[in-house]
Amino acid sequence: MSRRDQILDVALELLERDGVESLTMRSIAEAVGMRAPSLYKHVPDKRSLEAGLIARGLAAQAGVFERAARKRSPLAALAQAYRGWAREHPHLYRLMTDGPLPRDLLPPGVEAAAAAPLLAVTGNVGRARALWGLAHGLVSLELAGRFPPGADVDAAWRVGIAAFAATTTGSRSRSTS
Amino acid sequence: MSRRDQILDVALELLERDGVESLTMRSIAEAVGMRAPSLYKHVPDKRSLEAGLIARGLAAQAGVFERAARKRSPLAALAQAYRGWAREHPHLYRLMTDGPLPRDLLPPGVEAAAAAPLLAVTGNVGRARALWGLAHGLVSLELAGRFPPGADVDAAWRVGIAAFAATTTGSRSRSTS
DNA sequence: CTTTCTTGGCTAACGCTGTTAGCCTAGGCG
DNA sequence: CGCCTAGGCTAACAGCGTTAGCCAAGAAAG
Repeated sequence: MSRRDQILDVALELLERDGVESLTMRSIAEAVGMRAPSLYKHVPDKRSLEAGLIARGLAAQAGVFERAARKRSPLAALAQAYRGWAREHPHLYRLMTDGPLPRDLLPPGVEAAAAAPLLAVTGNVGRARALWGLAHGLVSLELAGRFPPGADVDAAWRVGIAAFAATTTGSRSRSTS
Repeated sequence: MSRRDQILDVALELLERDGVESLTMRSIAEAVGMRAPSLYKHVPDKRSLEAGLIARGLAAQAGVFERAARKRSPLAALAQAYRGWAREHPHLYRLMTDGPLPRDLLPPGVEAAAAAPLLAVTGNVGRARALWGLAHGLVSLELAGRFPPGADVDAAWRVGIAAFAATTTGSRSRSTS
C-alpha cells in the first residue's frame, strides 16, 4: 500500500469521525505520524487529497447502488440505499456534494459508475436526474438539519418515491432524451 | 439606517458579486470603509453577520414564493420561482443552504414565512417536504455544477413537477400528517 | 462651561489555515 | 566508495476570524 493510500485511509477515518472542518493538513499529518509539510511529498495539495476521498465515496456508492438496483422494487430500494449510505457517511457525503466535483482529479468512470444504477432503474435521463434531485435534496436537507426536530422525514421520502413510482407505470418511456 | 444594516448591505453586495469565500471580515470592512476589528463594534461575530444575510434571503424568498403561489398552476409556478430565485442569487442561496440554519440568530417567523407558500400549495407536510427536497436537490446540483455541461435541467424539472402534479389529483389529501 | 463617560474607530497580536522554501539524512545504486 | 533521490524536518508567509487595549469625538451631567 502506497504512502498516499495510507494518508487517504487516515484522512477518511478522520473525516468520518470529526467532520469536514476538522480535516486539516496538520491533523491528518499528526494522525499519520508526520508534520504537515511532509504530506506534500505524497499529495500535491489538499484539493487533490479531498478528491481522493470523493473518489472512494463514489466507488462505494456505486457498489451499494448496484446491489440495490437488483432488488424487487428497484426504485424504492435505490432510494433507500441512497439515503442509507448518506446517513452512514454524512461527512463524506457533504464533502462529495458541497461544491463542484473535482472532475479533473477523479479517476475516469467513477462518477458514471455511481450514477449508472440510477439511470438503469429510471430508464431515461430526465427521470434519473429528477429522482437524483429528490434524493439528494431530501438527504441534504436532512443532514443539514433543515427539517424541524421530530419531522417525519420517512413520510416525505414515501411521498416522493410514490410520486415517481406512479409516473413510472403511468407514462413509461414517454420521453427518451 | 443603522450601521449594522449598512454593513449587511455591503456584505450582501460583496457576497452576491464575489461568492462566499470572498466574504471575509476584512473585505467587508474595507468595503464599508473601516478595519476588520471595528466591525465587532456592530456585529458580535461573523456567524451572526451571515445570519443577517440569511434572514434577508428568507424574507425575499417568502415574498417571491407568495406571489408565485397565487398564480394559475401554483405548483409549477412555485417550482419555477424557487429555481429562478436560486439562480438569481446563487451565492446567497448556497450560504442559506450549506450548513444548518442558524435558527438561534434568525428573527422568529422568517423561516416559516418562506416555507408557508409551499405548504399552502401542496396541502400537507409530507408532500411539501418532498417537493422541497426535489426543488432544493435540483437547484443544489445545478448550482454545484454536478450535471454534465449541456444537461437538460429543464427536462428534469418538468419530469419532477409532473410526477408531483400527478399525485396531486390522483391521491389528494390522502395523508394529513 | 467643564468634566465625565460612552461610542466607535484604530493598531498589534494570537492561533489557526493551506502552502512554500530550504535543509538534512538514510538508503539504493552505479 | 560516491552520488543521488525519497522523504522527512523547521521556519516562514499570507490570509482567516477574533481579542486586547488604546484613543478621540461627542453627548450628558453637574
